[in-house]
Amino acid sequence: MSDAPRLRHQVCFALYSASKAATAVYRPVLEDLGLTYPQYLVMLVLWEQEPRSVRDLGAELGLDSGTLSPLLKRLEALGLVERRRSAEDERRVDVVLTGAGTALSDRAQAVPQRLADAAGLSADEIEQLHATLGKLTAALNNSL
Amino acid sequence: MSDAPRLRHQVCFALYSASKAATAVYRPVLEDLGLTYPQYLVMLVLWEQEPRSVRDLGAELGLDSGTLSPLLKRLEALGLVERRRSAEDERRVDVVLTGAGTALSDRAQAVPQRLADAAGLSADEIEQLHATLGKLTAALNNSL
DNA sequence: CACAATTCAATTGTGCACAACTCATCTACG
DNA sequence: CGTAGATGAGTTGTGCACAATTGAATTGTG
Repeated sequence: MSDAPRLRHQVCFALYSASKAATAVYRPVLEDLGLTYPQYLVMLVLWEQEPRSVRDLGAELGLDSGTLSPLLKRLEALGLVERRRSAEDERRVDVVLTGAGTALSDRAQAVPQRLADAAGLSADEIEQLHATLGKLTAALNNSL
Repeated sequence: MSDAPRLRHQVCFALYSASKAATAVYRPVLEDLGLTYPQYLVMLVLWEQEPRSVRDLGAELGLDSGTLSPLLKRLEALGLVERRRSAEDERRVDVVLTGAGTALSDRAQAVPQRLADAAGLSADEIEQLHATLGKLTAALNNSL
């Protein structure tokens, strides 16, 4: 008779716990900016390049319109972004930063360092972890 | 002038993506059992030892009663667990497995292997990842 | 050109996740 | 003993996350 799988031996649970712990550390840091973690991710993408369609944002972040539509509506209510129908393809909605949205980038500069401080891993470990997670995510997504 | 942090360089985003990818692989596998991933985690804990109070389950999984109460209600509706007020401390609710809940363990045996197949990492990489995630989670939770 | 198939965003419904709160029970201290 | 503080579970409200569906716009094909 085989034993039931043990929770503490499961890498997936370690992944789930680590991800929750990370967003828990982000929470108070991002609260200063008035953002949640997924909202911060969307802003990161827009700070890199805008405008971006809802579809582009979804492809970048792995989120669908069911998640992004209400999230973007909240960012718009915060005055950080605007949404407008694309001229050349009326199916698309382009998301652009407002002045306040662009300006928020400055105050967000310190966020990654705050997280790095809390992580307690060496640069080597971080790099190794990043690489392994990348391989893992690719393999998992590939198996669907 | 410094650049905005890049999404693809952030370990936290890699963590977030990997965790979502893992639950996405779990989803169809667990659907055969009629469970979601968090429900599966609760069942794993109960298969190890029961009864467990709501508080114990929360401590084990890092979840609070706001998450567990409705989740346990759904497991009860599925006929997998029962909840009863503890005799020695009437504040507590003990969660116990039903016959069906215990029996489900057999059908769940294959789940971890299904995930391991999809992960595409060597045993060494898995072990390394598990260790690093453990360190990371501890450090993150410690910083709160 | 016509129209079938596809694409895109939004909506609906379900289920986590967590903060803030309520209420009952228990513990400890004066 | 009696009550102040604590603990445990549940509820409410907000915000993801995703499946399934809708409806509008575009593309591909005959």
